[in-house]
Amino acid sequence: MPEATHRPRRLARSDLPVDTVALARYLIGKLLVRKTPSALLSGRIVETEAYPVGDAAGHAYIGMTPRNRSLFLNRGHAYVYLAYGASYLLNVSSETAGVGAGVLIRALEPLSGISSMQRNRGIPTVRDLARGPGRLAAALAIDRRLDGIDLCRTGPLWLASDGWKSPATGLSGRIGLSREANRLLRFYVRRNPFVSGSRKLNGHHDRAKESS
DNA sequence: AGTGCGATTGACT
DNA sequence: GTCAATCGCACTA
Repeated sequence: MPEATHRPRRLARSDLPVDTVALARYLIGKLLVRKTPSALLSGRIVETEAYPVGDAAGHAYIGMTPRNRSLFLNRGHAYVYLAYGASYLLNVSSETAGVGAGVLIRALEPLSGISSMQRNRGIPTVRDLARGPGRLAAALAIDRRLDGIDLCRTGPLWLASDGWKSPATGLSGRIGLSREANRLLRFYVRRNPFVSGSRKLNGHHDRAKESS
């Protein structure tokens, strides 16, 4: 049974790999911490997707625009946008300044501030609080006001580590895309109930891929 | 100024 | 499994 090996420590930018796919893999098992005036919320990242340079499915593919400019910040900054007019999605910028790419944070295992997450989501079920990128943002009260913030600073939102290691990290195609959907750029903690997506995508069968 | 389209979710068959 | 809601944004003119 994997466990945390130390108290949560904020990640420094130098801790983050300078490569989008490597960062997506690296963020599995790390912590996302949200501080609001009234609460401290946190969860373990159990699912990510990489949107690397040159990926036609990535928002940075068309070049810098008012919406996606945060993807072009140095690695470790937040890119938050509204999807389908209803859900905010959180990405971590993943390359050097001026290069557009990111990692989508798709699911969290809630660790602290659970009652606040339940209130933010309007549901009691802990498993569903942050299982999916839009639900995750709602649970942590993340919206466009957090777009562009530095996740390697103490502020309203940051990344941390408590030394926990994923016992088995799966690799699959990305969810919800029409283009480039079969590229293996989605990482997730295998057999973790807080991961989104279908059973087939989540390694509950013999042919699931294991990330290196 | 008008058009088309999602890196989703929740409700439903 | 299917499907519609919903709206900011990029694009065309």
